[in-house]
Amino acid sequence: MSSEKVRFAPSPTGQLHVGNVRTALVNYLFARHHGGQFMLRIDDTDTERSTQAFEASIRDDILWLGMGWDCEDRQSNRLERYDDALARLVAAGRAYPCFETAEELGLKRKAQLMAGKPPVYDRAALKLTPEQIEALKAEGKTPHYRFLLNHEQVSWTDLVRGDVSYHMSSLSDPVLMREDGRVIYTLASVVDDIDHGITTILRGEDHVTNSAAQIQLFEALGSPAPKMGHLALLAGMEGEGLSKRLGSLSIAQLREEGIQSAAITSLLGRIGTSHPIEAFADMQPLIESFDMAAFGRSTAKFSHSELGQINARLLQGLDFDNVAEQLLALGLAEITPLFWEVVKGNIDRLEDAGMWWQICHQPVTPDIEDAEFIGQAASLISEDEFDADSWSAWTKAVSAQTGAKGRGLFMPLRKALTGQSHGPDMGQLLPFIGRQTALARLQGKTA
RNA sequence: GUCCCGUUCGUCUAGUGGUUUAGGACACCGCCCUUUCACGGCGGCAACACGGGUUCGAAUCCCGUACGGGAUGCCA
Repeated sequence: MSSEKVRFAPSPTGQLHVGNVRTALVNYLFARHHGGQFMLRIDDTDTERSTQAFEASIRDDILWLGMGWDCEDRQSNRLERYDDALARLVAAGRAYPCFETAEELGLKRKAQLMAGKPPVYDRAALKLTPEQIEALKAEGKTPHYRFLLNHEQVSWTDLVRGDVSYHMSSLSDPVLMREDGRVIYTLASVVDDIDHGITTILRGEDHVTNSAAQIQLFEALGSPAPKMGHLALLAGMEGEGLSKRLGSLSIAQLREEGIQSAAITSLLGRIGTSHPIEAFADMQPLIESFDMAAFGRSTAKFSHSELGQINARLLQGLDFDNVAEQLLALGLAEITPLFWEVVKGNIDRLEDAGMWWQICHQPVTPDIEDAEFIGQAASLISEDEFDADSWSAWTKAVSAQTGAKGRGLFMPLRKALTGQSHGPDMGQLLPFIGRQTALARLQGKTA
């Protein structure tokens, strides 16, 4: 049992998406691989955007994906801890009150940008005397607080990126507490990580500047910073940032499309690593093979079609019992265990099973190119209702009479009977179509 | 604008100066298997962003350019 403890800290301001889940999964796999703990932390300090509904859907998705957590907490429960921490920082001279309004700051930033200067906070509030501060407070103004950065080089050995170093002079002193007394993520996250005993922080590359500043925060609060790893972000197939098109990549949506959770974990657990992407029915192989050193430093492209392929692979290996509930949820209650066995090898998504059911039981327009050939075939069809041997006996007869064989024999029949050029084994499918329907389709009728 | 970072087959990557005719996996194509589909087996196609330098020798080191991503919030 190692003492590793990691956390996934979503903010309930939206649905879980592919990028989020990758971060969650890497933390989960890291914890399980090392026999450590995986914590769920709800970062709900942005009360304007956080909702209960989003939190519920996030929990739902994480559980559906099989990432059970060992413990949890939420930032809204820990407000006094953040106040404490801020007071300590103020006392130590590492946090200071500021009275600029958001508008003023925005204007200042714009002016700096126009002058070709980096938009870094000028620390004007640092020059305020205690008397001036008291006077402003007496006027009824309430301050927000900033962390006083040490303008020096911050370096760390990143679990993904190796040696990283950042000079803090190009950063603004981060705001820790809002004017209305609500804490900002920068502080809350560090206080939580300290209190919760987080040993390793694994998050996206978009947090590197945060990390640099937060390392100083950890130290200012008297705790060594945890180990850190910043994963390269995921991009869409065109290389565009994934965050710009989250809608189509939410887990909820993927789930609705009939993607298996194992397909998602298989892809996201291996994408951007040097390990091959394989379809794993459960997480065990992912946990065992997990290795931080396998992660690359460049952005990987997430492919929806690759996810589909993995999903198809996974479906092929599933028994009816594994999918019965899902079929029901898809409104495909009519599908029998036998039918599932017949079609599972030829579907990409679960709902395709329903498509094949329809092909067998609902009118289909036959695809007939050589009417004469199909006519001959129709005349040779058995008098009896179909069974497992009908296809083989029938095609033998057709072959004997017409001389057709192989692809030339089977493809026209497949197309005439199903309207499709690909599909499940015809011998097994035929009994589901039934003699009467088959005959009608061979005569070119939509039946 | 400024600061980080990245760029090897279509995709994910191996590669840390000579062992490389740049390796693997997925995709794709072909063949085999199967009297059809799929699975499986075998094989094939296919890449070091560009330009300078350092060196006997560079995908590997240095500089620059281009392209891409991230950050620059009283969001997380």
